[in-house]
Amino acid sequence: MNSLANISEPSAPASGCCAPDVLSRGLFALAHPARIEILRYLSGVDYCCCKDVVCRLQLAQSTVSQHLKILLEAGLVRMSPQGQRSRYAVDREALLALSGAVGGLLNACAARADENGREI
Amino acid sequence: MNSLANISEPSAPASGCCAPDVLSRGLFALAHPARIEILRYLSGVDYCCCKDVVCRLQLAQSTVSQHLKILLEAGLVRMSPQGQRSRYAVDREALLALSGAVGGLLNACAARADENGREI
DNA sequence: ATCGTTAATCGTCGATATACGATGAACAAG
DNA sequence: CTTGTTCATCGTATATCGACGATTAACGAT
Repeated sequence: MNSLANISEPSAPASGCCAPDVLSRGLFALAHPARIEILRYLSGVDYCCCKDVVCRLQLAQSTVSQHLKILLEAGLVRMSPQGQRSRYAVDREALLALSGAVGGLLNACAARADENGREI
Repeated sequence: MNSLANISEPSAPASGCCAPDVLSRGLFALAHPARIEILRYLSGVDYCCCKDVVCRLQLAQSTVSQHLKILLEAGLVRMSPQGQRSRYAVDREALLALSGAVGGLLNACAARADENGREI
């Protein structure tokens, strides 16, 4: 279906590691309490600036900026400079896409595909 | 609903970091291509031993054992010693629970809760 | 008892994550 | 122009991850 549907390559687990695909990237971005909290906060407002998040979480501004960058690079959050501030907002479509991809993967694994070859 | 439904604490972002809750742990376990591959493989068989996974992925036995341990500690996989082997199998209920938790979180964030206070 | 297989663990090493303070750039306001 | 605010980035320190080889334990088979 979409690009998020069939990830995590079937072969090519080369030397060091497997390729960090889009799904893994999204999951990694989600796999930190602070970033989950940021996402939940962002989802409750139309947009906000970095400072708002800093006031919300008890983290240094640079740390929050880093977390926002990770969410940004994972495509879960959008940003547009707004004067000296930055407008951060969740990308609701991306969240839905990730939700679908993760749900598809987990439900397929839980549903016991008849043989392993089944792509989700 | 279940214990996985409402995680990621609303407050208490203490000093160093936020508490690594169950959801974050599950997401982290999922956020690696090799572990995704292991999950998908496990889901296609009733059970298997570590060696089977080693043959499937191109990773050292110790590395696979580590990944299995992470999946185990995240509760996504079950294990029971079977002679000199180990029977590994996906915990399909846990996968469904995690799927529900992640889906709930992401869909709630995508759906724009009226105010931030809304728990998913 | 010995050997081979399997798997868990230990120790190590490089890469990365996560946190922070400090710095610098961009901009608004005076 | 100067000042204050906001934010991204840099540099750094610490912790953890992810990979591996080596070792050890448990077990089956001979």
